[in-house]
Amino acid sequence: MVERTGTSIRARLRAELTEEIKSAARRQLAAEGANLSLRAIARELGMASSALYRYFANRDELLTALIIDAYDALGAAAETADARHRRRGDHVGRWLAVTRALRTWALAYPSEYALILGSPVPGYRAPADTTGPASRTPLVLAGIVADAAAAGALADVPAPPVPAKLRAELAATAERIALTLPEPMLARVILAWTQTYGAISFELFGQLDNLIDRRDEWFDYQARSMAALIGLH
Amino acid sequence: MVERTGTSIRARLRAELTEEIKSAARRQLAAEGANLSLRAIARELGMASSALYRYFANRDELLTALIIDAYDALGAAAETADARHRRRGDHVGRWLAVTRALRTWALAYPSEYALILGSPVPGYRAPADTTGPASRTPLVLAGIVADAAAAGALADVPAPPVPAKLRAELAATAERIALTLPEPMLARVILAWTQTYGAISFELFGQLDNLIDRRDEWFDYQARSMAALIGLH
DNA sequence: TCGCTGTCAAGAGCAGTGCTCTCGTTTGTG
DNA sequence: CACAAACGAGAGCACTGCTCTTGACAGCGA
Repeated sequence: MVERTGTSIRARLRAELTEEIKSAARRQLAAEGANLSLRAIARELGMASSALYRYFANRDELLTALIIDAYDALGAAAETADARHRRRGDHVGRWLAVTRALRTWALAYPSEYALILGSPVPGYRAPADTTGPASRTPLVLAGIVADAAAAGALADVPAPPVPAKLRAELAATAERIALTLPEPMLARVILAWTQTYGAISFELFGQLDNLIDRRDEWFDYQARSMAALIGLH
Repeated sequence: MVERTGTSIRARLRAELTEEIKSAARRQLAAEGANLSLRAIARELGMASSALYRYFANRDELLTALIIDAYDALGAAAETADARHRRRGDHVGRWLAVTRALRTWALAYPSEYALILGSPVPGYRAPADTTGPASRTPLVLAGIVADAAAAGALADVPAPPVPAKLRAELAATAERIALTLPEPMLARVILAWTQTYGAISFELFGQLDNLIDRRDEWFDYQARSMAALIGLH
């Protein structure tokens, strides 16, 4: 399926229709849940269901496209939230701004969040294309901590030791993504990102119902706790 | 649908067949993913698909039964892991034992874990019956911390302040479940449980692929970090 | 300008799904 | 023993993803 990106009329129409299909799919995803129906999408666009297969080989391929888009959107939300924060030395503020933006995005697009960070869609295996966009969000968080480390603005928080071999693995990962961050720091960032993900998922998937109503304050409390655990101040 | 639990032959056969249907459903869930097919279950049991509806009114009802069972199994795993730990005063050890047991259960029954703690199944709304079994697991964790607090074995860890109104809400929750734990402590337990959930989900849903291979050590590091954050020592 | 080629939408059709209704049969009980 | 409740099987409806075939159209070289 070699896609000639010529500016021919045909290519442009094709790109536009592809985009329309995806947005119809997103709409249906939000309305009906994760098992989207190709026939319903086709119906909404006023075309035959078989015509859809000219644009996406099967349902999985459509899902993959949506997943990649969602990862990119989430990553973009994180990046702009960080970039918009003026006082670059206020690392806690940046951490709060980014994690809040992640939560806001998730609450605005719950079905797409569930698509990328919920349980895998039945019978669907994620292709390798998704690993790139997926790392965008944690990279923003790691970047904030790297900035703080470079500025010598990380408090010395006591933490459990990181086993040597795990440490080596983390070092290799840091090098692979060109991140200058001591391994114990990287470990804490991943841990904090894991907690943030858990907090958003808990809220989104209803685990907080009948437990905590003041969601905004609760999220902020957690984000501040994680910032403190990392050593931001 | 009043269920007379008489010990008649019919009632016993009904209970047995109900159990067989559930275990067939579990098997299919593990093999095929979350969208289980009633017809396939019926085929496996050698009965007509319509006969299944004598036992479960619809697919959702079967799913609900599986979800309740899974919550109970996860809660039981947590409780036995805690009960088996001899040195009751070793609160860190108990915390580690319980969280490890949760992870082990999740790795052993990934599809059932996804059922209860992953993204909600499309078009399925959780009935109220699930809230009881769902709270079993976090209650075990809270119990450990309550024991530590009662024994005066909680270190004074600096933590962000909990806003007054949120604090009141937490106090109400603690009272409702008859838990004697100061609100800041309860907040940290929920936060740690959230992190644990995130850690297990990350590993299970493939977010750790190409990032961390030494899964056991990584999980232990996180569990110890959360124990330290709570103040267990 | 003509004709060829690749692209496209549409329709029919296959195998599968959840679910309902009906029809005999079996079973427990008054 | 008789009757009502419970039960299994089958047909059928509306729906799904997906494939194959058919006919129409656009863009290009000769």
